[in-house]
Amino acid sequence: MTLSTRYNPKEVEKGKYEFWKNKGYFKAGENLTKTRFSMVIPPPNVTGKLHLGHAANTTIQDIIARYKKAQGYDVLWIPGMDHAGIATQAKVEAKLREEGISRYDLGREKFLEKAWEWKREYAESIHAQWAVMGLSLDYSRERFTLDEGLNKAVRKVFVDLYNKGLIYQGERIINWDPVQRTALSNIEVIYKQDKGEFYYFKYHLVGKEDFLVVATTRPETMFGDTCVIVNPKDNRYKHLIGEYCINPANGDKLPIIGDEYVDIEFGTGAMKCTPAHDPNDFKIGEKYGFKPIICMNEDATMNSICGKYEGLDRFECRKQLVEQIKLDGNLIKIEEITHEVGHSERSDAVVEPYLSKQWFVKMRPLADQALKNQTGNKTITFYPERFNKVFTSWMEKVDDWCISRQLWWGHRIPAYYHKVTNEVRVSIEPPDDMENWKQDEDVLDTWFSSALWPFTTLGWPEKTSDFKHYFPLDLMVTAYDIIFFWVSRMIFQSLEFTSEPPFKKVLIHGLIRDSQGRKMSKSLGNGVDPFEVIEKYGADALRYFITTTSTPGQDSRYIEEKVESSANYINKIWNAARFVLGVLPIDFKPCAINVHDLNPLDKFIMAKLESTIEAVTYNMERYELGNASTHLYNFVYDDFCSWYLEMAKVTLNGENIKAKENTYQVLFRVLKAIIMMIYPYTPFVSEELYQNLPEHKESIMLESYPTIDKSFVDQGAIEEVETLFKLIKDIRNYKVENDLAPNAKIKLYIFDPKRIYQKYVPYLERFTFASEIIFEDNEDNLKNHILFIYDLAQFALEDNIDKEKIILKLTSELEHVEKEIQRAEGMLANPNFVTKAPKNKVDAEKEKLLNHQNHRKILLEKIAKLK
RNA sequence: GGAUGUUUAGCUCAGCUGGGAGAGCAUUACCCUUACAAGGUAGAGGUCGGGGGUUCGAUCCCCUCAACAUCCACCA
Repeated sequence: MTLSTRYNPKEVEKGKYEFWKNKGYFKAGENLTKTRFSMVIPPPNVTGKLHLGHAANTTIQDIIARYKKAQGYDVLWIPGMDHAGIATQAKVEAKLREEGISRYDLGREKFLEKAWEWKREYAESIHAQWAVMGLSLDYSRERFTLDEGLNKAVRKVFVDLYNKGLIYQGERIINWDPVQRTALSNIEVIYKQDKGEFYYFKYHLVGKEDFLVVATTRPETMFGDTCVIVNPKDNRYKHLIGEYCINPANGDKLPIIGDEYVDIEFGTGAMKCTPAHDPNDFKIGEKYGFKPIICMNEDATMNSICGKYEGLDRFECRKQLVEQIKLDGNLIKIEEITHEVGHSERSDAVVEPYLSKQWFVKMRPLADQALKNQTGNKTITFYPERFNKVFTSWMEKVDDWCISRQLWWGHRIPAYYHKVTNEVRVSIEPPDDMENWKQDEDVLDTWFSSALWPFTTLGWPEKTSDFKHYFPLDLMVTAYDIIFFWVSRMIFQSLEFTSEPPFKKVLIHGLIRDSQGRKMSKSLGNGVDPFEVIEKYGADALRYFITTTSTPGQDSRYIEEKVESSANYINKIWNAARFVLGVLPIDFKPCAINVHDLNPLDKFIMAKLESTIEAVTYNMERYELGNASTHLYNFVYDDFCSWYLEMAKVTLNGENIKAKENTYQVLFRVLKAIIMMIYPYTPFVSEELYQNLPEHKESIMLESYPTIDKSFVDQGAIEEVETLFKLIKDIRNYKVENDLAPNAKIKLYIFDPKRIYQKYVPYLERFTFASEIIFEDNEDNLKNHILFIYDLAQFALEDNIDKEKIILKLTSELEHVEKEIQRAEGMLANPNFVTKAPKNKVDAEKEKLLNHQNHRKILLEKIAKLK
């Protein structure tokens, strides 16, 4: 197989995924003696196409999975999807609406059939998308949040919590979504700044000629008013406590109550109380024994108590009612205000606080358990750490969780009501005499089943070998926006039901925004389809881009140029590989390298490789994917491509057979290590290159990650080579500064009594275009030349430039050196530094000082000679 | 009102426990040098948001101010 001159992602990516999958490489548990590493995918909703956020989230996991596998772990990564109750039901309903039918026309059974059809269709599409991205998921263990096993687990959890008193049914003010016609939990409500009106109405006092003014933003709820409240300390109103006033909406007589809850400063200081439509009012209503009056239907139209407004939408009612009150002469004024209005996360409908009978999870005991866990020895480690605080502070003040939803698509609540006695029975299986019972119509919040994901995917509540072997999970990777929805709930449910945290570590990543930093959304139309990007640049480039351009926990922007530059980087590696594979002899056999046989250039690149492996591994272990990639990137571009490969060309053109053989070994070894380190990020192209290596295994997925071998580090060789590189750069620079062509011929003198640089003559010829290289043993003979002075040797070019210019250049260099000497001396003279700083820092500083002093001496001598 | 994050080159962002400021894109000059022009070589471009403090030394630690962003809680 020969490689094309350009990296072509389409060709490279073709067929690879099927190959891996069919070979069974994604399957865990093939060798249980290996240390395990387990993860589950955050299940995407079966509502549509995957977006960039999914791509980022899953790529991070895939990188870690592939890295761990290459390191010899038994990696389990379980795929799955979420039924996404409200979201999916909304989509299915929308689709039905296009056909002109509603879910009520179909009925529950038929509707669920449609929903399952939808699920199958989208599951297939999601599978295809995972494949395009190259995710190494173990499909033999795939789960769905609404599958049978999950359903059994959900029922068990519900019943157990109920029996422990941690689930209860209650009549409470909940957030009602009138479009979806379901209750929501508090965190499914999004508060947005909305413009509204503050209406000031006259409430006439009963039996008096006077009135008081009550202000409200929600006149339509006045039909549910039970009283008017004032602060007993408020001198304006305290004499009215115990009196009655008239509700201007319906003429009802309302008692005037005194309660300190009312803020004297706010509004008019007199507040209407609507227990059935406001959580605070509900508490007050309870306190004073007022029966809540519901004035709306489930779709937020006004109900029968509202007289002529019955059947009107709440906002239309508001309009007409205000008009009526105005006609009655009871409107004082309308004030424009901006206030926070709750919207449904899914439908965006304005949420109606609504008194309703729902099921709740009693959170306090569960939250406390979770908080306690974070102080014990099974603490879940958050990456980055600060998200632990986000988690704990939410847990500290969490409200009870409303878990019932008036939907059809979801886990049906295992509660049964006796048709005659109204007895409530909560049980995993329906009562034997089911004909006498009626099951609760509602389903559970999607997140109720998602919360069980880390252990139900492993077969819980059955005592499966997977559960025993892979639980708790080693890592969970998810974005910060679902810490409350998901992470925290997994934690408390797991602690409650398995007595273990669900995972040991949780890696929190940010969101991907558009190039202007805005959140991607349908309404803005600024979403980026990852599969269009892949079409253009390849999955590897997208994977590299999304996982390397940001820092953990931080949002990042989608910048197309960066995807392009990722593809360019891949192309760079591609071509470096092409070169190496092109020069290796046909009969090349990788073999062990003896470090003593290597030339300094080989030693240099091997040492650099070792430190790169070390840095990459260090950062991979901490999930710093960006840092790890930067280290590799620098190594690939600078050390390997710019220097070593170019130098190797000279070696390979030479006559020294042994040196060539060593270089082949080194080239191969470095290339392979590069491929292995980039592999988790860019598996497709890495596999392609790997398959072209001599003596490769069946797949890169069976290959091991490079390990650190310090034996190659030879400080002397590195110094020698770095001086060589510095000279080459200085000469290139000199040519530019003096308007010489890069390939201008030069005559190079070397003052190097030890003849260290003798062996580099062919390299210097190629890199500096030296036509002649002369070893000069009399330093004085160089005094009229342009000098390059290093610690190991001096180099000189013949030049006609005047002495003044040379002196000027040397003097400025001297100044620089003087400064450095001052700095180093200052540091070393400081007892605090010498005694407190780490020894290696002190030693490094001492060495720097010596070098600088030496350098200064040379410069001074040179200047003296020129004068 | 609480909390968190951000502020570094023209743009987008890195910068690991304080020890000489980096990348990509854009930009300038010169190179089609036999792996790569989706490239190479050499540059230019930063009082590291402002002000204090700790330290021999601060982009990094502490205090403070400002701007922006996000989350949480919210008075009808």
